[in-house]
Amino acid sequence: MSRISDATITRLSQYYRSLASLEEGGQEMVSSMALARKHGVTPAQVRKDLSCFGQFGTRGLGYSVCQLKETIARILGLHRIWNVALVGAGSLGSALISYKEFKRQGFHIVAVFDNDLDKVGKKRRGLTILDIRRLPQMVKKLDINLAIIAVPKDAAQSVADLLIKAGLKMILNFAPISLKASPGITIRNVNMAIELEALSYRLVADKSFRPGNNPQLTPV
Amino acid sequence: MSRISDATITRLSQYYRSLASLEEGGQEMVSSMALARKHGVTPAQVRKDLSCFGQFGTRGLGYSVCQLKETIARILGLHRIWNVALVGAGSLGSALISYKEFKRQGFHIVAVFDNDLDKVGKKRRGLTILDIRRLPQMVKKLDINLAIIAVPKDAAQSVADLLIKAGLKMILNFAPISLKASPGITIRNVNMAIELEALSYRLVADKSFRPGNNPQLTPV
DNA sequence: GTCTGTGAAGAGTTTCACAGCT
DNA sequence: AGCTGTGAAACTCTTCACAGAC
Repeated sequence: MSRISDATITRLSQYYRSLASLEEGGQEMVSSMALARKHGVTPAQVRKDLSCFGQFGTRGLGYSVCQLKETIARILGLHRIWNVALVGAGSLGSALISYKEFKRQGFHIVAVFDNDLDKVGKKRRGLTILDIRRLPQMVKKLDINLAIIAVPKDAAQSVADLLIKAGLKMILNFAPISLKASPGITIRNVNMAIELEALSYRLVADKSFRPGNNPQLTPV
Repeated sequence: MSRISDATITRLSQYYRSLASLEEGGQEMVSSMALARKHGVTPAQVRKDLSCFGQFGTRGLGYSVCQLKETIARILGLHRIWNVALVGAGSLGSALISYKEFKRQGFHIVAVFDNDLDKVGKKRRGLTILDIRRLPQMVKKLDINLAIIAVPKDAAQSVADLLIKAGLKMILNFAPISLKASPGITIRNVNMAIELEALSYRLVADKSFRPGNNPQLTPV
């Protein structure tokens, strides 16, 4: 029972977006070649990714845009609405509430929590900020499936513990600290600073040292 | 000349954060084992990652916390200030301006651009929003090294083209569309919706089909 | 004894190349 | 002919295991 790689899932999400726009454009069939070119991957990669889940194409013709789109939606769980809890009503949290792409894919932020009692009771883009202590109760009441953490670094771990205690198993963490997942819990860390650091690494590397064409870096 | 993997660079960024907190705690030496445990990787992985850049440890003792931290800072380019341009003064853009972790690592957002003339001239957390048409001029004037895209999906590609035309080579894209990089240009795509989709995939997969313990998914 | 640095082995992912269907 | 589906090959990344330094 080979587990499917994260890379494959990420690519399926991307194919899905292309298929949606092809469908809008009225195209009926698409080949692995055409799809691959849009995403800078090989056609074989597209076919392998899809073949993890079944056989969806027709030899000689390609894939039905509409059918393939619906199939990927079912694989990724985009055919339904997910209720999402957001913890952290700061500026990043507020931005996430109004982030269109979440809603478009069926992720509805149905509750916002914060531990700052000055914020509790106030509104953020139509949602009333709730006391974090009401989390367990609201997870049940609103049938929440997923959680997003958008709090400062130092609060992130304790928020994650609270979410897990409230029964949530899937967490998307935007705090700049890597939270480790215990068994049965999935945490995805999005660290925006680390993304920038990968770019600045290249900026430095392009100019000066780069393994192979430079002497080894010496300790400071 | 083996290129260093993105995974290695990401881990270095993470080690760096641990080292900073160890240094604050006054610890002088750290072993690959201790560092590894904090990040859920193997000690061999830590040593391999570091060995890409040189030999920084002492056998029998481990690594000097302070020296290793400084060395990683130099590798990643965190020993200096980078000037960053932000395009898109919406709610995500505004959140990024006040994102502490950027400043902490030396990424200073020095200019914000938008194409909405209603916004141009207004302020966002101390920065005056500039007309996107002034981008080329400001890139030179402010010595901008990196750019962040935080505009709606449909505008992202044309913004990227503008940035590249203005001479920028490193772009962090938050718009929910994967921008492809031409040669010499590096674009990192952070798609927050795709991160959630990876979680919802697992939520679906855990319950129902999962390759191996279920019949193959049939086309819709 | 402790712990690093690294070649070799192992695991995982991507690409190749071709059989087989339309 | 055109294109998928898939074993096998190639490649990449991770882990093992041990020589060598302290």
